[in-house]
Amino acid sequence: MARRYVSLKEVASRAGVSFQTASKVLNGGSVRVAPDTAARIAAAARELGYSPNSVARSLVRRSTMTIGLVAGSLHDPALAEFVLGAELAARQHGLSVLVSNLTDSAQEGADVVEALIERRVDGIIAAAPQLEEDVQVADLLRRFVPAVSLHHVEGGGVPLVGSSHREVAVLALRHLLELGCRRIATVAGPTGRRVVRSRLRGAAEVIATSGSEVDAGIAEADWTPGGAARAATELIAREPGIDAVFVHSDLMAVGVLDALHRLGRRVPDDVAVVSCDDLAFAAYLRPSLSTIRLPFLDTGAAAVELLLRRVGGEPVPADPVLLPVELVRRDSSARLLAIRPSRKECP
Amino acid sequence: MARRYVSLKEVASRAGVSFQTASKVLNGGSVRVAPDTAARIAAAARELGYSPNSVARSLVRRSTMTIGLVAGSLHDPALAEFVLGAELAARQHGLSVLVSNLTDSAQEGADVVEALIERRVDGIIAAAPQLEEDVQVADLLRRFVPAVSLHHVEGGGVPLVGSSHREVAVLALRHLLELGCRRIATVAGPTGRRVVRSRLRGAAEVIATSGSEVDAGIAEADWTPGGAARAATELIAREPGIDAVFVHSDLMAVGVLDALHRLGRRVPDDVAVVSCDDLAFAAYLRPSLSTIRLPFLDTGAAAVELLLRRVGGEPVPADPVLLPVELVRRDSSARLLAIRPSRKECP
DNA sequence: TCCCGTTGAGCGAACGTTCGCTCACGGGGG
DNA sequence: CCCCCGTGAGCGAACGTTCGCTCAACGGGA
Repeated sequence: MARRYVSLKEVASRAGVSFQTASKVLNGGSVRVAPDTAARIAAAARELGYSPNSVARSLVRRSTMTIGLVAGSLHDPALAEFVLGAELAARQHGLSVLVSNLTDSAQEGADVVEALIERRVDGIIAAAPQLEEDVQVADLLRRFVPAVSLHHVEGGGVPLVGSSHREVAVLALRHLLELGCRRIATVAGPTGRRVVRSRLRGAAEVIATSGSEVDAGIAEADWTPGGAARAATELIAREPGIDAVFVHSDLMAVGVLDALHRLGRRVPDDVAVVSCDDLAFAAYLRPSLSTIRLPFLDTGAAAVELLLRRVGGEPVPADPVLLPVELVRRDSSARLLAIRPSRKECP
Repeated sequence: MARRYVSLKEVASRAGVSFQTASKVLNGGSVRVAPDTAARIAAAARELGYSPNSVARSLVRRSTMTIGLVAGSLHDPALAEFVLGAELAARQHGLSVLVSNLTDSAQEGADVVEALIERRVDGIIAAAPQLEEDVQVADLLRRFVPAVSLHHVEGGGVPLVGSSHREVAVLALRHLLELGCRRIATVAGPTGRRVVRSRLRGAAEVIATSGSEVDAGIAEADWTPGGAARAATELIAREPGIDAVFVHSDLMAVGVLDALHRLGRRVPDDVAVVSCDDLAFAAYLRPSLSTIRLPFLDTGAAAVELLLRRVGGEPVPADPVLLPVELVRRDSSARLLAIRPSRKECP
């Protein structure tokens, strides 16, 4: 193993031609070369186990056919799905994907992006909310390499792709209001994030149409089930009359459902729950989870397409590319009566 | 944007030195160079926004400082976690990671691995069960590039890393037997996979010690909650007296819990459930899920360490590198009495 | 005064490609 | 019979580095 790679020169000398001629036939170009010469070269390549060196090719072509994907952590299933979508789409175009996960340290973002730039990726997809305010990263993305982003980029100049966070919240809140909910609380992601703030703003807009007493408070959590369970517990303690919870992710919703159960609240009879994402397990929770479906796979593919257009020199679209979201109604918000039934105890 | 990159030559000419001298100071080597010359070069580099071209460096150094990671789909949260662990560990060593997801088509595996080889990755980590029987891929991994694998590689020669599938099953089954379960069924992953077969074998061994009537059947599923729910339903139909289910993943367990509930079985009172993985949400399901914890993050890091040793020329260890697994007891297997209580109905 | 060692910097070659240009060789049309 | 053009293949340069060797200058010890 770790055998030396054979080069074009060696293939060529075995076939009795110059290495440039070998290059012509092996790179697949339909150039002028005699059929039998081509066959001889192909045979030599096969016999020697020739594998083209795309490092050398990248050097002269000034294109690595590689894109960089800097992601907030793959720990988040939604983001993992996005990465999957992007990678599959990239491969369709013959591109490889260099993936970097961000943890939390401040300098990390710029370091990671710089590493990608040194590797001369053809473009970068940023999918890491923690980079929202990073001016250093924003500057790198603007100056050195074509890029697209899932999140706000400080100072602009980088095309955005994704779904409308505001709309996600609007769909959820409207649904809860139509159900007759009148005390709606929110278990949000970290409120420092724009995604989260956009959702909160969207929700507030809808609530404003129904009177402010509908807002039963917001608790911040860290996208984990455990954090969300604590947040929900805190909300109920603050405001026992809550009749609905809007949760910012399916994973957190698992924790919320658990907390509500522990506190003796039945879902959906006492409290309706709607969350965001529509992960695979959402339909199989008990009760099955109403949620706003976000098209992560498609978003990944769309990011790649947009990036490719950007690489091709198209101008930055002024508006973000938005993909549709959709309410999926399930049992956690299946309120049969607008009037809340009396609570029944189950041993 | 898409501005031309500045080369060492340009930096050097601005600093009034040869480009090789500029190389010496910019690559960080502690070579003999006068302090003020070094400062001049560094200043020129900064002013021009020099970014070293690691493509050219890779060409001459014959090392890309990049590893390839071919993963079954990131759709699987466990695998995503593994990729995360591997990427973080790789970055610690200054390596970037090229990630490829496999879907299903037969030729894809070899194509993807060949693409990585053409990119001259320094090593490959294979984490895709669908590659288990792929002799073409096995051959590439043996012949061209240092590799480690999470799964069996046809013909050997590639070091393995992971946890003992057998032990996972043994821990789960022993636990269920100690609980007093006497009709134990299994919702397995695709039985074509060695992982799955090893688990089934481990389970069978344990069951064999307690009499064969303990085995209440196996149903195959596709790692999804939905598939698992169908499998569980089928198992109960075949064998209504089941008092325990061993599920091959947490995600599938969500589906199994749902199916059991629909069929009027209480967990754990009527049926105990133990699964595998210990994903973040397992502790927050209702009932909380007993599961065998697999150290995905650590496995990712271990794979990178092993690969690096392999790249460094160390011989293939004869035995797989095994990471410990652990039973996490939670409510889904919290049987209070060895004697099953009579079933109580809950409206 | 001579010689040698050290310090600082330049130089050439190599890494494995791609790409455009040149060139030799025939054959066919005027 | 000559010329021109098409075909097939070679050649040189370039991509941006790294690395080892050479070389000039200088200074100090014998």
